[in-house]
Amino acid sequence: MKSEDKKTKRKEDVKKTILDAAKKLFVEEGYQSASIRKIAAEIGVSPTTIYLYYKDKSDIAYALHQEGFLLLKTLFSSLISVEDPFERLKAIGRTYIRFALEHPDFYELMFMMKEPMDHLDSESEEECWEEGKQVFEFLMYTIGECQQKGYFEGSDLSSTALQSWATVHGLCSLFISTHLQKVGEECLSQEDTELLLETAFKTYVHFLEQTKNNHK
Amino acid sequence: MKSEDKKTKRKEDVKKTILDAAKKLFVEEGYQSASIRKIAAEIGVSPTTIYLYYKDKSDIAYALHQEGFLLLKTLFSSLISVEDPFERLKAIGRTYIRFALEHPDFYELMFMMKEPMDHLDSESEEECWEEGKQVFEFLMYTIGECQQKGYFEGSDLSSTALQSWATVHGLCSLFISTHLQKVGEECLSQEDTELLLETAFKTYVHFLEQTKNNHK
DNA sequence: TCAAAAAATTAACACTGTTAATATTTTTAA
DNA sequence: TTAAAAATATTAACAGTGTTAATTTTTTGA
Repeated sequence: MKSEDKKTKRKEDVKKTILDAAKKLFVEEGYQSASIRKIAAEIGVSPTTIYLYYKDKSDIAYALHQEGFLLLKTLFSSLISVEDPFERLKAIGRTYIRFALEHPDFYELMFMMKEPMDHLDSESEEECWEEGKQVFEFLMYTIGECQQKGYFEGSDLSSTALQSWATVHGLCSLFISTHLQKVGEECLSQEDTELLLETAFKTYVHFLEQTKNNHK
Repeated sequence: MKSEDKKTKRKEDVKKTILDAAKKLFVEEGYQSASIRKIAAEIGVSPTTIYLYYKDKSDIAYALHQEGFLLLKTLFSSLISVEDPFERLKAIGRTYIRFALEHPDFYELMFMMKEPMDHLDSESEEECWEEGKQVFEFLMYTIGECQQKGYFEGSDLSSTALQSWATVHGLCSLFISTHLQKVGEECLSQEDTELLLETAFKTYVHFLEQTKNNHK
């Protein structure tokens, strides 16, 4: 019915309003500090109203997590045009790193925190991690094409994808958790942490290049 | 003076008692859940007493962080006997992974959380990250020896060390944040996450082997 | 023994997520 | 149009958090 649709639409609008307020506070002062009460105050409703639209705080965390993946997928979508698979793989890595550096809060929510993940488990109907799935499958597809060009010989697709994701994620998460800064200061006398990250990534790419079988 | 020593010794004893209680709760139910009040109740003192021995909760977090590094260093110390540097490098990786899987809470505190790191910054006299430094330098030393045997040619020491740390850390942190589980279920139809981690590590080692210049 | 110093406590502040009970507003049907 | 029903929002409260100021208890040294 028409009125039914209108109702659910309005409900969706309120959900969006709440999420926007949550996002604003989240980006400005981090997840922990974006409390239910602050979100409510931001849009001028009582704290309990939030619970009429979101099950709990981790539900909001998951919604933001999804927004983050939407953004990352947008960034990745322009890389489909890169024809050479190894060039595309490098571009995926660079884009991923740029995303982490420009949106550290989102990165934390998407790849470092347990909370939005817990929400997925508790969800009825086993709602799957569609967003993450798509991103990972794009990586796997690209690596598969690289293999056909002679890269990563003798290694299976999933391990290679997992391993390359882990490498770049490792660098990004060490950056965000400030561990990279500390190692830079204490061990490497290098304060420019972004450069450190960049260089380590290049070293990794160099290793990958050496896996190429040139007879193919 | 003797009485002075006794006094500071007793003070240290109480600090240790508090830390042990904190560690117990921390290992049993995680950092967030190990509240000041619970720690105090555990040893039968009032919550405010804790603040006479530790500046704040992040101070306790840092003390536990140090305990974790002590344990990791103990595990690493037995690897000095491994003569072949590449074998030693592999052993370091395996030991690191085993540590992460067996002590996920400590791993989180040591390598994933910002809180203990913040404490280092706020510390007067710029107390340096000695524990982490030692571990990283052991890695660098080993990689340096690998280079002399023809591995990692054309890559500088610090980038290679950083990159290999990031790879293994990436795998461990994705395991702990449950992201690896989700990718295993959704994309790879592989529920055995530890096996997934293991295999990805082996793939990485295989890549490293291919960097060897056999003419040396 | 008694004053000074040290150590521990109680009470309180300002928060947090979350729920039950209540009130208000909107929608539906007579 | 108006009364009942449904949806929506609110207040009050619970049980917890880290942390500090003021106060009391205990220990120490002369």
